[in-house]
Amino acid sequence: MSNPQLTPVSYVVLGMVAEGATTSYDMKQKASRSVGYFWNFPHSQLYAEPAHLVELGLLDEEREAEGRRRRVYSLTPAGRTALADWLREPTSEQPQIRDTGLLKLFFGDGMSADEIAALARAQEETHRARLAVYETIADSVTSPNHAAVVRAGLLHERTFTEFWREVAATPP
Amino acid sequence: MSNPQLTPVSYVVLGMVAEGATTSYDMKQKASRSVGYFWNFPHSQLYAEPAHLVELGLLDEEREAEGRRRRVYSLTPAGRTALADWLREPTSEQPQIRDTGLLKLFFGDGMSADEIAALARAQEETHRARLAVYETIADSVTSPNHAAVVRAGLLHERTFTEFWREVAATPP
DNA sequence: CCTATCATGTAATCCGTTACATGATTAT
DNA sequence: ATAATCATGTAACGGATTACATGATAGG
Repeated sequence: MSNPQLTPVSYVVLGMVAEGATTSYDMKQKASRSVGYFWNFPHSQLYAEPAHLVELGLLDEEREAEGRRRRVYSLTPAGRTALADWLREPTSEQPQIRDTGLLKLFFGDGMSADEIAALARAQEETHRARLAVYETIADSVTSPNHAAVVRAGLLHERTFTEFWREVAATPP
Repeated sequence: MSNPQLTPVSYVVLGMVAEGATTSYDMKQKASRSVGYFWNFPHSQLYAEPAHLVELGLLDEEREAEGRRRRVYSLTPAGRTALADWLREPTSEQPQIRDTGLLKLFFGDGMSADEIAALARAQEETHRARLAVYETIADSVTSPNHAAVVRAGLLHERTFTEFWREVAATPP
């Protein structure tokens, strides 16, 4: 039974806690080098969302007695079940690309060939940079599932680097 | 000079009006067969956002005297300028993939090989279906810019169809 | 003429972002 | 010691989604 109150970020939190993250800052660090590359969000959500999940009984919260008095989270049995159910349940939402560059190209009738080429070069550079990041982290990834997602990222960035290169070479 | 109050959807509206859409329903129809494939949003935004743009002086609104009394929108000079400025201004935001399937794969340590294969087959099917859509509309597209974006969509869907096919064949 | 669906919106809610704020730790 | 930055939040706002609602048009 999936809970309609849970958003993708809810499951990102549950997933990271399941992987061993215990504090919000911990999740922030972990996300910034992994899942954050393809599903980005501000760090404030990593403080707000665990509180929500505690309310729902999916996380336990303990407070450090000393020092920073951090909130330390752990999965409850219900939380573990919610994560497992979500993983197995078929996904209905269509994958979305949110790419401002593509949006500009789409509505670019008012641009000259030079301006389109400039846009394309900038986009190519963006994708090339991200590609380099993925190539760097590809080696340090241990989990096979994480590796598979990095591979998806590599393929994606290669596809779009090449796409924009072609657009830059021969503006539509 | 870019207006910080304008969101991507604002420019989608401005762009569609520039392309000749005049009413919210018109935009809805147009979007559902084009830009909506890679930047989706509910139709209610196509009723709310034009009102906002009228307030900002970027759209003109006229009301039909008869029948449905639809609101008919057109670009003001300021609106045309805002769109043109946005097109030329370099994009800063990183492109994002929002793909629940990838998220599940990423956190899929709790899944068996069979379950991962099932997820992969479902995702492959989703991408294959979308690929078929793009192949169908590729012919009917007239604008070269729209054609380029459809091509990006084709490349993207081919990449991910193949990716998930491999995952289904050999789960990580 | 009646019904189904098309077309056109409004309202409420909530998620996500932005901005702000401040206590703890580390470096110099 | 002091400054810098790391770490940990909170508050407010607004955009986006969901749900609701109802008037027009077309098909039978």
